Amino acid sequence: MTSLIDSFWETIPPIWRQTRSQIRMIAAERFGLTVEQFQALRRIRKGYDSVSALAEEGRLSRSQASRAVDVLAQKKLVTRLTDTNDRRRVHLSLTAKGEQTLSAIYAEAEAWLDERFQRLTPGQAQEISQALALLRAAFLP
Amino acid sequence: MTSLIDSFWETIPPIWRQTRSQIRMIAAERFGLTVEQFQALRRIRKGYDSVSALAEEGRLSRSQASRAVDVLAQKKLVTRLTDTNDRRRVHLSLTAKGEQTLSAIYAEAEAWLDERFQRLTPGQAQEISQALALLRAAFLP
DNA sequence: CTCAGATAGTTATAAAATGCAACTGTTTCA
DNA sequence: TGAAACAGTTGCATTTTATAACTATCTGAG
Repeated sequence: MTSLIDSFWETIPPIWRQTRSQIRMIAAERFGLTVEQFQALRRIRKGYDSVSALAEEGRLSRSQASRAVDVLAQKKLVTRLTDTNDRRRVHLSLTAKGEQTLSAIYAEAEAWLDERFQRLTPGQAQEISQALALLRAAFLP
Repeated sequence: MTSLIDSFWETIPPIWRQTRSQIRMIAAERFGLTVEQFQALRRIRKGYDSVSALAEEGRLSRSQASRAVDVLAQKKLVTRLTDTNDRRRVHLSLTAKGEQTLSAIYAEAEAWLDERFQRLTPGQAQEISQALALLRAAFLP
């Protein structure tokens, strides 16, 4: 009998690696972004709207985050807006182009995922979906 | 109704990130290895026994792989053995210390995983295990 | 008030990692 | 034979990264 731990090791790392590599390809080849830039966009959309928040969430130094935002701003994907109440703070947000780019990358990644999931019956998809909910409960307390 | 794709996005990246970060902590703080070195050890044990094989599998340049092996050899975790038939080739293998280190890291990582899985009933664990098998089938054809 | 200390973000610079190309030693095969 | 191919290593220029200093701003105890 295979333990859950073994299943976990055999499954999660390889499928995530495959997915991540796919995202990397899409982001790089079709949109000219590194994965790091893609991650930064994701996080900004998710609500991490300052350089510090970005740094902390992404486990990078503030100087690194500052420069990353710089590149994204140059690419017109992100805007910096100084807070009027606390003029030290800079609020980050996606431009329309940033939103579009992020959505397009997600759409392509999801099309790729969908291809894989086509191989499953609806019942199997349902089973997996439920199992993933259990997994989340175990990991994200 | 939540689609499988949504479940996937909500589950796989965060739990893998958490797990990976845990491995990073264990490898770094308790064994003085970077994740990259840990990955290299894993791959060598898995059978990628030359610098080129290591480079290709790990998606790094050969010079990078060569230098990584150098560090591992200095740490006495890996041995290089020149092939007697083709003296260009260098066969890589783990030393006893390398095996022990790798096993110890795995053991700690699995203890950590086990803690998370304690939150599940045996039935739930079984369900997840089956669902992961389906997922593998969809991704790794 | 006010000024010492804290905070957000940026920039300078020194150290480390990376990729490319050159190089060594070895094998292959025309 | 010897030219080309190959495995691996090393040198070097470029890029990335981390640390710390720096600017600008805010806060709050006295």
